[in-house]
Amino acid sequence: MRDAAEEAATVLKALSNPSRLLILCQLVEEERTVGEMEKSLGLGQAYVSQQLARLRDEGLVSATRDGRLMRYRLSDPRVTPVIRTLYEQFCSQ
Amino acid sequence: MRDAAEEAATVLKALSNPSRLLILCQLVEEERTVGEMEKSLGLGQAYVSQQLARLRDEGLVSATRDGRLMRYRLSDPRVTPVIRTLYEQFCSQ
DNA sequence: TTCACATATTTCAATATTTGAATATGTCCG
DNA sequence: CGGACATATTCAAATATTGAAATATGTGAA
Repeated sequence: MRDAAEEAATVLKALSNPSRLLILCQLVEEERTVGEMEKSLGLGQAYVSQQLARLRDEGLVSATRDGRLMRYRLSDPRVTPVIRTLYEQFCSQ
Repeated sequence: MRDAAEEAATVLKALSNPSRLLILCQLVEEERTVGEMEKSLGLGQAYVSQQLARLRDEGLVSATRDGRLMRYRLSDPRVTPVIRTLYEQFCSQ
């Protein structure tokens, strides 16, 4: 229980930043390119890439190269339900 | 969407600490006294009280005095589903 | 090879968080 | 009132996070 709390807290910390949260929300829908996320979020390239690096380190997303693009997707099945619940509670008016 | 993300991220930050998360997990079940939480979590009095103060500031819990005891409960209906989802994902082996 | 595009990494100052220790406040009882 | 119990607040040092700026790396096309 204590260990589960440690692990959940680590994941929550990764989610507890507005930009990272929006990135993850997008990825719940489907794979995305770094450039797509930059544009839809209106954030700078370096910053988005930096946040993605952090999410990668935490094991929450993974990426594959596709030509000069990098396609990101969620890689921890535990976070999808969490994001969905957050969406229901904070985004449906 | 941006505002919702800001708000959700603020709540997630409050949840992203193992002690606070365990406190909130307990409160999903039922009201609890500071002393009860101290004992069941094995944490010091000052520390528990400090984390509760933070959760109060964020509006996630509220308390009422009952003699010399303080009874805490969840006060933001949005967090209960989030905690339940976390429990399903991180605590059911 | 060279250029332009797409993405990644490093670095840094400002700011926030974490936790323990000491101390304060509020309440009941005799 | 005075003491014991329950809880709260304050303080501070160590550590972590934030977000911007500069720079580096990988890839395809000419």
